[in-house]
Amino acid sequence: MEISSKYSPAEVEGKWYQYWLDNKLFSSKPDGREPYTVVIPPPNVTGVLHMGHVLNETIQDILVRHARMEGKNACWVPGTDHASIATEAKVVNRLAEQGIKKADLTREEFLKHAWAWTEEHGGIILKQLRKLGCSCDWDRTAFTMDGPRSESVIKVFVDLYRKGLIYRGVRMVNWDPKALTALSDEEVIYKEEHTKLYYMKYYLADSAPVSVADGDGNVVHHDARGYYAVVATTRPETIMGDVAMCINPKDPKNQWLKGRKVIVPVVGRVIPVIEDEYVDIEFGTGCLKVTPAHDVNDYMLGEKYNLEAIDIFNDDATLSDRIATAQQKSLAETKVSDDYVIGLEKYVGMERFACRKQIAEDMVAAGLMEKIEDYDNKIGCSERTGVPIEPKLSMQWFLKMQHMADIALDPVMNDDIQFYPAKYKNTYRHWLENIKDWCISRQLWWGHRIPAWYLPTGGFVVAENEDEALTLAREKSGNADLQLADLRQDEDALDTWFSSWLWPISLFDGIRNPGNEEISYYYPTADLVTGPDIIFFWVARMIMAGYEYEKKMPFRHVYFTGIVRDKLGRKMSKSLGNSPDPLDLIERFGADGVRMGMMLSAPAGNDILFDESLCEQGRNFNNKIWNAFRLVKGWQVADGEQPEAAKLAAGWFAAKLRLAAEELADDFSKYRLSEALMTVYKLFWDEFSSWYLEMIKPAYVDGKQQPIDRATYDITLQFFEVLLKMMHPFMPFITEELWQALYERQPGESIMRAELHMEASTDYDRQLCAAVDELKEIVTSVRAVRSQKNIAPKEKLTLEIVRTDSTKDSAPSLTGRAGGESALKKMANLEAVNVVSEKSKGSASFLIGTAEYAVPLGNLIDLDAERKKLQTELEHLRGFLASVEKKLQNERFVQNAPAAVVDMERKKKADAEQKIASIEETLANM
RNA sequence: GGGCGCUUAGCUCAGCUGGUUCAGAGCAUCUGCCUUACAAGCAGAGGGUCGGCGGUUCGAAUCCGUCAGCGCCCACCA
Repeated sequence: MEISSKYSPAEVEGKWYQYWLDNKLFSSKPDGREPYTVVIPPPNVTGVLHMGHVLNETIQDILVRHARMEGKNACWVPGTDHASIATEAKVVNRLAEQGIKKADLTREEFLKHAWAWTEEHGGIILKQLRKLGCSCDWDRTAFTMDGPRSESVIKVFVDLYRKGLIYRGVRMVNWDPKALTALSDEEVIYKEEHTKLYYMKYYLADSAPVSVADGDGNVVHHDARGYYAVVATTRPETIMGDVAMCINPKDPKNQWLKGRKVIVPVVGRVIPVIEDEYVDIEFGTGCLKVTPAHDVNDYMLGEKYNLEAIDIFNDDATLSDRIATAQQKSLAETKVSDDYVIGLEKYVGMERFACRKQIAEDMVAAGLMEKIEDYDNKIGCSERTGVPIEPKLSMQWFLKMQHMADIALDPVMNDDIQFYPAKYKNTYRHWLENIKDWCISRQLWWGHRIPAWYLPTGGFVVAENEDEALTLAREKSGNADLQLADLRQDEDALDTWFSSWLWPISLFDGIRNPGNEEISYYYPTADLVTGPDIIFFWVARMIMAGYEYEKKMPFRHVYFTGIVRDKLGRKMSKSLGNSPDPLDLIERFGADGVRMGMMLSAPAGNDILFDESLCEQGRNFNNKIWNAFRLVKGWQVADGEQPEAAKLAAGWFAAKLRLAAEELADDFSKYRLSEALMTVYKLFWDEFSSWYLEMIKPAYVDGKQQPIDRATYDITLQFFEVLLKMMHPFMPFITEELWQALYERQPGESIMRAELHMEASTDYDRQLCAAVDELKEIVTSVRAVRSQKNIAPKEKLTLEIVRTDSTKDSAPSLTGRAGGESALKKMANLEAVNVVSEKSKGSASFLIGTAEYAVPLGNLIDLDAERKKLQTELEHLRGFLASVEKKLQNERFVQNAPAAVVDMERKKKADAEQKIASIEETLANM
């Protein structure tokens, strides 16, 4: 049989993925088995696969395949997210390239374009997941804006509205001036920026005298134009919306301002000085300008003191002409010297940052600016468009969150839902305990349209559809003649997350069709795999929806992945160009290699520093498996006795497998997948390939490889099959390829559905493994002797097991076992193993435990070097013995430490003494 | 400004409730090998006073305090 010595994933992967699809091996239907459900975190419908997805989806696939092989009914539901704001932005951009403005289109026309775009680009990412080997039940593929999901969203909106949990109102919201929509608090990210702090002069408007006494703490500013207060701000342009100045009543610096009125520079508006303890005395000068329309805190002050809110911006954050009319109005009311005033007309239509620059310059020129300092500030920016958000008063829809937080907190805190790593419980709790209402309306078209209809006479109704809306509207208005055309549906769409929070329920139609067979069977899902960055956006809200609508957790475990970074620790990004294309990696290393590369360093919660060399390691492992397979399947089989060494090896490896299976199960139960992978990696490479296969490998006689005996061959194939099953969740393709080639298989059979049942390990297994470990140590030591003395591996050596009076009781467990000696001979290439009472002159000796071994070397031995080596070891042992003795002489140790620990120390002492004696004896006889 | 986490071999990380010669793994490095499964390999080897200081204890990588460095999350100081 001619097989290449290199494994070629490309030839294998496509073939088996198609086979899995053809045989419906991913599909799941409710049955009597235990369900194991995973819902995919839906990627953006127009997205393409990046390394973060590779990490996330690989983990899910490992968990799903593992559960499937445990005999569970595994169901992994794929789908995509309509990603309202991101997708709409992409569509707007594309239209712009074609010279089409969104504003020139009707909603219907725009949506047509959006759907066209979605169909064109949608689902690419799902195709890419197949390359990775993801075992999703593709027949279940869903979209957050498909029929069933949309209906579910609307139904939930109506339900929550009727429960009084959804309300509509004017609030200060985060406004994205580029996307032209409101955002939720979670969609705002704060960025550190170097800005300026502007100190502006607010002159007293009245001419009443300023009386301050020396030492009373007042800080008064005065120049040729008169007395003034200084206000520090990062946003001088917002003075156009100033309606008050606020000081802390306890601020000694500003007592003189109490009850006075000041003039807003440039604008010329006369505003009152109000007092509130909110103001930080330490910041700036302790004087705060109050602009209720453009700052959340100012808005609160405005509410409290009943101040007017002057909105100075248009929706795109250019300056509104309202600033000019407001100025004219205030100047008409109060005559203010032209000294302080600049006509605001010149700023109308300016972009906000251009305006800031301009107005600062103008104020400096007009002597209205005290000073300008550098300042580091945190600026809230839109998560999507990146532009600084503008706090803006507007009419929006909100979901009350207190009730939701109440039902979602406990299940996580008491571990009904378990987080891996658990540290995110704190984050979760903190968010829920400080939760604010969720702004769910977006001024977008791409999304679920808010099911509210406005009546011509004012007011609105919320309904699941137009018919219901009309009925309700007629009732509400008392006008039975009202027609649908008289109603106007709300223009806004819902936040994307208002649909994805239903995902684990809506995928099984649990909203529209409560208690149906699927939702009853598959819900709650088992594991959720996602990034901690969406813990609030998605995870927390799914928990809320889960308890609200199913009265149960949506998932039992949440596995938080880290962020994939490059090997320098930088986040992968398009602009840095440090993000490899996953498909390219798959082409070069195979999907199995890439999956392995990803998992080799991906403990839950830790960021992973991705390096291509990890994929290389994965590919090398695949190659190792491939070659082990070539070896085994290349053997001729003959009837005959099983050699003793092979019998020992087989017994040992069977024990090893049982122990490894338990270790694996433990790793999986703790979601320590990279450790599980390392367990099978070492099991296959070290134990199976380097030790087991070498122990059973038939010898060469006269240049011809001898056949292997039937018994060893059969058991080896069985071992191989077990190993393939253990590795399958991590490396689905190569394991399928080899599993199929290992034995005759029936059409449609697959390793995917091959269950792995292992017997429990026994104490005997552990003893056997310990014995073989000792054998391995002897072999390694002999090889080390070869290496040090430059003796070729082919040259046969003799091993002496030294049994002096002092060591005769510590017989190595190995020699008592059948096959031990022949295995030893084979692995270390020995011609004889002799038990001697005194080792040969001129031999290299070593200790394993307290047993002494020697390899006679005749004149090859360098006695000086040997003596030196032993001397060093002796010194080390004496030092060790001294420390143990010191410990044992410490009465407090002997009294306080547990007996087992003290006994252990005594054994250490005895062993050390014996070793020392043995080395001293060797040295004496040299 | 709060809260959380991290610091162990050149790199990435394990080390659970303090005590098995506990200082580990993988990769990388070094040495020798193209030994008929595999040079994408085989065999062997070296490498860390567990971030600093102090404390608790018979005993500390592990517990406590503190300092330094790094990272993340939250927050209405303009």
